[in-house]
Amino acid sequence: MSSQPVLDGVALNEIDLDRHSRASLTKKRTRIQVEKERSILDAALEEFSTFGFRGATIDQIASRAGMTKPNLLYYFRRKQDIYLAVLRRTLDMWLRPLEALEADGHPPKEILAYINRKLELSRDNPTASRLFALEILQGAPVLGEVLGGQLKLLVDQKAAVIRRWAEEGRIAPIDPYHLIFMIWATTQHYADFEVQIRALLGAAISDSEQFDTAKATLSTIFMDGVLTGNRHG
Amino acid sequence: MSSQPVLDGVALNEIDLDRHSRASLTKKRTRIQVEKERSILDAALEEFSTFGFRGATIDQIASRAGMTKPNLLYYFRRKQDIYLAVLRRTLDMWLRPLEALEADGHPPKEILAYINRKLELSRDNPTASRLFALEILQGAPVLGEVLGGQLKLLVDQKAAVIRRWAEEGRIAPIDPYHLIFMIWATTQHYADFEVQIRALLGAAISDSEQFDTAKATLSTIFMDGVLTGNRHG
DNA sequence: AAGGATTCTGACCATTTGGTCAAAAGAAAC
DNA sequence: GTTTCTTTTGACCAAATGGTCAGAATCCTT
Repeated sequence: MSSQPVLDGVALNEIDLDRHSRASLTKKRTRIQVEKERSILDAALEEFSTFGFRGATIDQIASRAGMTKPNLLYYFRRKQDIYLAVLRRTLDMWLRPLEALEADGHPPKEILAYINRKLELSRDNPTASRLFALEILQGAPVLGEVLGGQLKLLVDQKAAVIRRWAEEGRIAPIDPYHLIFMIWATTQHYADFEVQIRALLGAAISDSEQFDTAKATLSTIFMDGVLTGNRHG
Repeated sequence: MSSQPVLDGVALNEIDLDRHSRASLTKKRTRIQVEKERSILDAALEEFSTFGFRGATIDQIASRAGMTKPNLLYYFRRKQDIYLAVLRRTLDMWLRPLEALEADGHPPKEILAYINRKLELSRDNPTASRLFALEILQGAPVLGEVLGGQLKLLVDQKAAVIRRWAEEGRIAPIDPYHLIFMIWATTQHYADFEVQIRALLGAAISDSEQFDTAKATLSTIFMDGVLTGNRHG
């Protein structure tokens, strides 16, 4: 495999400590600072999610945010800082659906609800999904520590819940981790491979008709599979 | 969305016509040409699948292939040419599993066999999977025409087969396109998000134990879903 | 062994890109 | 309105990168 890192492995928590901008930090953030940082991060999300860390350029991000490169670099000293800030801003949103999986709910309903939350996220924030996809695809140079830390903790916990459901016979006896992978894969696919889906379907997941069909298909397969039979009726 | 193309939209078929190398083309290809081109494309697959088109550098590809940059450029004049050649070399392999789906087979068995072929491909050629994933994620600047052409033809045809199965009641009544998407998503996930899977599982899909568990989970879900019940037994 | 074709290389060039800086322009406080 | 702090900009730099080229080295045929 490749050894050359795209970006030095910097933990997400380190950002706060680092003074990553030239804008004053001692006092409270200015109105202008808040506005500009937001529009920079919006622009950066678009660029990074399309071209990846290396492929995106500061010039393009600045241009998309309607400012000049040195002006942007007044708010974020280095390209890495922008990338880290974007990832950080998006991470919580990304983990929330799994966090909401309730151990004491009705197992099939909980799983279905989780699938739907993820599918909605793919529809409403496809760029965020692509940002993470690109980061992971390229070996997670930045998120690497998060994967083995924060994410693993959460997934281990929820996998234990699902495993118990299976042991109690409330769902089929399947591996909880691979079930979670399947849910991630199928839902995020609609965001990450949007171009392909649009080419084959003539419409993306943002189209409400396609969204409904996707939702129905996922429900059927995850609940009943493709086999015919009258299990419940 | 973004308008800036990573690479000019060049159809895959155009490559053959273009003289894309300085090496002689009039006569038959030399032993050295065959060998070097192969090792260049091997190296290029690694680099492109890790860093994407923009992120990969000719220097790195050359270095990985054990030659100097000008030497590499003797075989492929431009970076694009290498990228196109790699995509082309990998495309057929990628489409074959779906092509092998037989209309007159036993529907559930055909679907299962297709899933297994795709899963094996993810295990045996993860870099190829990542190459396509990166290309699609970035808007398919090169494969764009293939998606709406060759791939769409194939998928439309196989979707029709699956639709008939559903209409005849031989599988559950589900949308064939979304079923195909689910199969792509779940199987390719193991290649594309290998880093994440390794972080959470401590092992990749190349690990035979994980492969078996993945295969079993996919089989169960795609056939029966998560609901418990004694449909066939 | 000779000679022509093929392959390989170092030196080089132009462009892109991340990043700096001094100073101008603009807000905000008084 | 003046002063002080914040924001913006053009000019600039160094490194990385795609690509060229003339000539040297190597291979292959006879």
